Order: sequence, then C-alpha cells, then structure tokens
Amino acid sequence: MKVYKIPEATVMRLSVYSRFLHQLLDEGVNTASSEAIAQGVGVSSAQVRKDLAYFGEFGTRGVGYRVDELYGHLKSILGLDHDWNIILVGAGKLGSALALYQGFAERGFHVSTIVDNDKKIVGNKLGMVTVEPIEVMTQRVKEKDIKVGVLTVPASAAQNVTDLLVEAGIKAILNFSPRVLKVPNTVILRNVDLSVNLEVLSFNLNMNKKN
Amino acid sequence: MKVYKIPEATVMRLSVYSRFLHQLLDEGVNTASSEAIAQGVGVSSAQVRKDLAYFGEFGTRGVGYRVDELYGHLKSILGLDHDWNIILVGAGKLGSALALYQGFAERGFHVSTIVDNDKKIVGNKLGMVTVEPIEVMTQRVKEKDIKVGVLTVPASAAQNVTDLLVEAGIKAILNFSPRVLKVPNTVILRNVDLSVNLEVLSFNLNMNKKN
DNA sequence: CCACTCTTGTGAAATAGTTCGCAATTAAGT
DNA sequence: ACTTAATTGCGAACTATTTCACAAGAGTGG
Ligand SMILES: NC(=O)c1ccc[n+]([C@@H]2O[C@H](COP(=O)([O-])OP(=O)(O)OC[C@H]3O[C@@H](n4cnc5c(N)ncnc54)[C@H](O)[C@@H]3O)[C@@H](O)[C@H]2O)c1
Ligand SMILES: NC(=O)c1ccc[n+]([C@@H]2O[C@H](COP(=O)([O-])OP(=O)(O)OC[C@H]3O[C@@H](n4cnc5c(N)ncnc54)[C@H](O)[C@@H]3O)[C@@H](O)[C@H]2O)c1
Repeated sequence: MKVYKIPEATVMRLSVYSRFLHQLLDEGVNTASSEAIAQGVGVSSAQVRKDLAYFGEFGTRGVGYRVDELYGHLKSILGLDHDWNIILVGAGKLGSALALYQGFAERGFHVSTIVDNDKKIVGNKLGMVTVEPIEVMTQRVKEKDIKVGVLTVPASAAQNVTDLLVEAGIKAILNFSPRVLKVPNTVILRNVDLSVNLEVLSFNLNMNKKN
Repeated sequence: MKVYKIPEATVMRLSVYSRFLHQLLDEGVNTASSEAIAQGVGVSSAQVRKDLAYFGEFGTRGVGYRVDELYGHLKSILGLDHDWNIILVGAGKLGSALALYQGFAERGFHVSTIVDNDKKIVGNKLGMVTVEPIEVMTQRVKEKDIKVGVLTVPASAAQNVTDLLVEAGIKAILNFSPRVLKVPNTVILRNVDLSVNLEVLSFNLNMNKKN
C-alpha cells in the first residue's frame, strides 16, 4: 500500500478549508473554485489544489468544487465523521474556558471527563460535566475508551499527568503547559504554547524596527 | 544591508530554547552543550546550532554555551529585553484566563488594558486591571502606545475589532478567533486556532488506524 | 608542549514544501 | 458541432529547511 507522508502544514490548512467551506454552506454557496477558497483563507490557489491532491480528485475542471461534497470529504479525511471523547486534566482558568467552549462540540469534540487534584475544585460543574478527582483518571480513560487528553495543569505536574495518561492508554495529547513532554512514539503529542506565539510577535516587531 | 530571512520555525524554537535555559539557570547549571539543549527541548543538536548561527557565535568549542550568556542573547534576539504592553479585546472565558495568566508577565508581556462591549462585564476587575468599554479602545492604544493586541472576541466581531485596532495604530495582533483576518501587511498577525490543533490530532489518529 | 577529547560553526548534501505552467476537461455560447 | 473561457490536477522547477559530516578551536592531563 502506498502511503504518502502528508505535511503537517497541509493538515492544518485542510482544517481551515473545512471551516471556510462550512461558512460557505451557511451562506448557501454551492460551488467554489480553488481560487475562491484560497482567497477566503489567505493562501494560493495552487496550494489549495496541491493539498487536496494528496487525497484524491474532488473537483470538476472548468467548474470548481461542490461545497457540500468537498466539505464532507474534508471532514472524513480529518477524522471528523464521528465524535471524539476528550478528557480534560486541570480545571483551572484555562481548563475551564476550554471545557465551556462551544466551538469544540461543533466540530465533534466532546469534553466528557474533567479531572483535577484540588479538592476545592472537585465537584464543581462546568457545563454538563462535573469535575472529578484525579484518582479516577485512569479508570475513566479506560472505561470510556478516551483517545484524546487535553492538559491544562501547571508545568510542574505536566509530565507526571502525561505518564499516567499514557499508561491508561491515551492515544493523543494536546498540551497547553509550557513544558516539553516525553511520550512514547505511539502517542501523538501537540503543544500549544501561547508564550511562544507572543514571543514570535515580539521578535518580528523587533526585526521590523531594526531594518 | 544584508538581512537574512529567519524561518519562523527557528524563531519558535528560540523561544523554547530560552525557556529551557531559564529552567537550567534555576537549576544552577552554568554551561550547556547544543546536545544538552537539544535533549531538553526535543530537537537535534545540529538544529540548535543552526538556529543560533543565524544570529552569531555564542558558544565555545569543546565546551558549549554559558547558560546565562546565551539566555541573555536569546531574550534580546526575541525582543524580550524590554516589556510589552498588551491590549486584550474580549473579556470572556478565554480572555479572562489569558488576562489572569502569570506566565505572560514573567516573559515581559503585560496586559495593561482590557476592553469588552458587554455592559455587564465592563467594570469587572481581572487581577489589577479593570475591564473598560470598547469605546475607549482606540484612545488607549494611542495614549499608551500599545503595539500588541490579543483578540478573544467571537468570530463575528473579529474583523471589525481588527480594523479598529489597525486604525488606532496597533503593530501586531494575536487572534484566537476562528476567522481569517485581513490586515495591512504593516501589521503582524498570528492566529492561534485551537480547533485546528484538535483536528490535526484527529487526523493523525485516523491515519494511524488506517495504516 | 603534545596528544587526546569534546563540541562548536558551517559548507554541502539531502529532504521537504511551495509555486509554476500547462495539458486536460467541462460548461456555455453561437 | 465548434469556439471560447474557466478551472482542475499534476509534473517539473524552484525555494526552504533540516541533517550530515568534519575542520577548527578549546580545555585537560601528562
Ligand atoms: N491561563 C492561561 O491563559 C494560560 C496561557 C498559556 C499557558 N497556560 C498554561 O496552562 C496551564 C494551566 O494554566 P491555568 O492558568 O489554567 O492555571 P490554573 O492554576 O488556573 O489551573 C491549573 C489547574 O490544574 C490543577 N492541577 C495542578 N496539579 C494537578 C495535578 N497533578 N493533577 C490534576 N490537576 C492538577 C490545579 O488544581 C488547577 O485547577 C499551565 O501550565 C499554564 O502554564 C495557561
Ligand atoms: N473559550 C475557549 O476555550 C476558546 C477556544 C478556542 C477559541 N476560542 C475563541 O476565542 C474567542 C472568545 O471565546 P470565549 O469562549 O472567551 O467567548 P466568550 O463569549 O466567553 O467571550 C467573548 C467576549 O467578547 C465580547 N465581545 C463580543 N463582541 C465584542 C466586540 N465587538 N467588542 C468587544 N468585545 C466583544 C463579549 O462580550 C464576551 O465577553 C471566540 O472567537 C472563540 O471562538 C475560545
């Protein structure tokens, strides 16, 4: 079987395309050219076509893409044709914001379990979900067959929690703590580092000033 | 004047290196080799050396880098040798979490102004800062000479707020809303798209399953 | 002061990702 | 049926980034 390695940048763009297509659907648009999509998300039309070409031929020459069809293909490519259960670890400021965010559910991501090690927080309700003690984490991951964990604990606790999640059989982790985590290569890890984002801005501002 | 274009990936790694060096400083470590840094942040040692080479020669052959020195250089390269005032627009769930986050101040980013258009929220205190009405935004940006804006408003309001910020003279925007924003190319824009991050995980989980 | 070890800095090679350019195909107009 | 205009899919060219590999120092110990 021939398996191409898909650039991560491509995957990220696919996600953005799919959201833009959703917007077009809402607006009642039936077809869109690669150029229209490109304009909408701020890339080149060749880029759009190349990205899609990794996965098949979805368009019609001379016409463009049917919005509903392409949207369906992208959802399926991204693994969004079924819902995902998520466990959120650390119900602090950031964790609470994420837990209450509607945007995730809209894309099929459901925060079905929230755990924290602070007794004062355990028992609180975030939306429909009650914060449970950290001790039940392993059990919940196993019994609910949760594949995705979101980490919003302090950096000092991050590796520890990660090890427990991995042991419990988690398959992917989205880490918000500013710590480099070690995971076996069977587990997919992504880091969202907000300070890094600000510092890239700061770097560019600094550059502009000098040149 | 010779100006090298620095890959964005390099800049992001510099930020991570600098944080790791800070950690080493705390631990009382005096020198670190490129290999040690590489291990600590999960890249190759050649990558570390190449990244640093864009900016100068900071190490000593046979020895490595003086942690305090290199840390200082990186802070300066990243424009972190002075503090930055930030305006936060949208004091909702995510905005509040960001406003109260200590990690930013530690790196020299100070949320000095917070604005929102919801009368029920205006007047609330987030840490030391009082949420002000959206109407004062332009004035605050100008009078405090704020360069960086953080956007945590709903997608529907994002472009509108952006236009106002640009008009007020903002230089850089960190956008958390899932909308592609248009800004003049004199303004630096970065997007933090949390749904995209989850969808990349979902894509990879989906792939693993199939192959 | 020489031999040995360690580790940087950096060209060159390898890999990865983006843009270009156009043949192929479709639809619409005549 | 033919012509024209639009737009995809895709190989080839180009550009960017990472990795390799090693000469050039720098410290250490005899
Ligand atoms: N708040 C932000 O805007 C923001 C921005 C960028 C990064 N972060 C990072 O996100 C993480 C969380 O930030 P926050 O501001 O929400 O902090 P927070 O202190 O409000 O929340 C952390 C939560 O984790 C819980 N916790 C601590 N140790 C735990 C453990 N071992 N097991 C389970 N739960 C545990 C705490 O009880 C607390 O509820 C931190 O790593 C922070 O650096 C936060
Ligand atoms: N909460 C999350 O975890 C999360 C995750 C990913 C993305 N986001 C994005 O971040 C943004 C904010 O999310 P949130 O959950 O904090 O929403 P929220 O509704 O809690 O907060 C939005 C705030 O913006 C204010 N606002 C609305 N229009 C405004 C305007 N024109 N000018 C000034 N203020 C205005 C509202 O009054 C509200 O306080 C959204 O775009 C959302 O998609 C949030």
